[in-house]
Amino acid sequence: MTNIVILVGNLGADPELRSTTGGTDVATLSLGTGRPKRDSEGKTYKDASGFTAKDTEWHRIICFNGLGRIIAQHAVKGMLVSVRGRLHYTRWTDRDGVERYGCEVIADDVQFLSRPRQDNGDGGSEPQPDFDEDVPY
Amino acid sequence: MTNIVILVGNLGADPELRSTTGGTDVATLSLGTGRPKRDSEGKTYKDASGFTAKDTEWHRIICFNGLGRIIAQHAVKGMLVSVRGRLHYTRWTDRDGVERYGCEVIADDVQFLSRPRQDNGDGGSEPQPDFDEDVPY
Amino acid sequence: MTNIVILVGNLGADPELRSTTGGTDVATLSLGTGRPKRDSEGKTYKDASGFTAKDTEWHRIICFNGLGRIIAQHAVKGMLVSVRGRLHYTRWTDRDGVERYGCEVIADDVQFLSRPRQDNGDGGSEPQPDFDEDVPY
Amino acid sequence: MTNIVILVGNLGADPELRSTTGGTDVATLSLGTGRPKRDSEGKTYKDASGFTAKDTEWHRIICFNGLGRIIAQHAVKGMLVSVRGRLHYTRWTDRDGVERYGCEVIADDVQFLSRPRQDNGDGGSEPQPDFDEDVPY
DNA sequence: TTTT
DNA sequence: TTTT
Repeated sequence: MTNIVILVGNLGADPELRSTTGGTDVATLSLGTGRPKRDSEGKTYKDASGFTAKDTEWHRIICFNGLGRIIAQHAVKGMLVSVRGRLHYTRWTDRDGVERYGCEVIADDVQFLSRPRQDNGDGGSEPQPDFDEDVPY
Repeated sequence: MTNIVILVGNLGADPELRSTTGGTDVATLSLGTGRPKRDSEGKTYKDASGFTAKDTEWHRIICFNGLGRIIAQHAVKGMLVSVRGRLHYTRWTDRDGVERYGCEVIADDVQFLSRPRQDNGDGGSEPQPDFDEDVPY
Repeated sequence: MTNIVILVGNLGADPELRSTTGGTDVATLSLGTGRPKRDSEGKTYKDASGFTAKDTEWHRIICFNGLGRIIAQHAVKGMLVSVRGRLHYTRWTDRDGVERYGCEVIADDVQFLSRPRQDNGDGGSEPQPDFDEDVPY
Repeated sequence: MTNIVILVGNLGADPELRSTTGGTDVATLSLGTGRPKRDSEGKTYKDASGFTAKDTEWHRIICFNGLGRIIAQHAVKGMLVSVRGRLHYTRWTDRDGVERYGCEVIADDVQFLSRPRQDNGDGGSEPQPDFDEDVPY
């Protein structure tokens, strides 16, 4: 049955790549989607830095296998990405014996909508035609 | 930024309606979306009752105000419904002082795709043109 | 870039299956999605038969290869189905030399949300566990 | 019934704003969504300018009333935007008496994912906190 | 917890 | 052209 999530937002951190004991590669992304905050009259307003105040939801995105490896290789903190996936709920017992519940988006498709943020000094405003060389989607 | 969830599935229970201290009506739905289970070769298989074995995700759907009241009035356990909404994460401290996290879908639109299941003895195969009388969508 | 269509509706006709000259199987579906009509005050109203009056959009859905063959085999007029796909525009010259434009949804996923309507006399209210035998999704 | 389109892409032109005879403001957008072209082996490849070759679908997006006015005021050619809407089909007779069919996406929500492209000489890499001043979503 |  |  239909279980579809579509998100567009910025990565809050670089991806994390790990392998399961079964040898499956898994990349995890933290993706923030912002919505303007509204006052009691329903109006948006600015925060102290002059930008529209936002409520940001931080989503945990899971990318398996080939998709996970590509994401781990190309995605960086700050990038704008879009994700299509499905909701999945997890349950485990933490080290204190407390039952915990989690929620994640298992990605079926990830698209890069921006270059990586420029933290280095190279300027980097020229086209970079090699960027998506290995990205098969 | 884009944060869209689209679900189609069956309600696992009747809706629950409550009001916040601020007077907002809130209906909660439990909606199950099934996916065929697959064996190690990627094939689907049947369970003991002869139906395709499924992994079901159970989603918590929150409906505010007018939408919540309509849902509370018309939705019943077993119904097939579709939901469009957005992901929202919650955090609270439980009675043992343990920090807890939750995930819910805040509904913007809910559509009924089936009649309620017939638990009474009335047969009920005739058209029921009054059903959506109060449903404004 | 993101190009996603999600539809839930009833089939207006049985599927049509054809093969391209290149040997690709292609099934075409006609899927109707209804929206309540509204009067000048924004209210829904009933048609003569007592049901809420609706504006129906009829979508042309294209299913290739394995998906197309499954659809052609199992889908029937009247079924409730959900479709995930993408928008694709076509252009051709008709027999009068007039340039024509078309729009279709290329399906990536189709799910059956109902049994076929019972046109035969068998009643058919028993579970039919064999139905999705060959349906790999 | 569910009829949802989600698009992320770049505007191929500035928006066009008109008013209907009934006084409704209507903005029209042309939005392109690219998909990598693939060769007969399913591989992506580069075009002459060094970028991945793409098949672009050009969508006609219709924005009514307040949304239309905001779009007309803020959207510009080249911008990256995301759109949520629904599919709508039109039919009319052209000046040669030929029956014509059209397809458009009626927008319910439009989000700007980039600044306008810098065609002027102002540099413009500083944050522009006033940009979304009047944008109510 | 639902449904087929 | 479907369905409720």
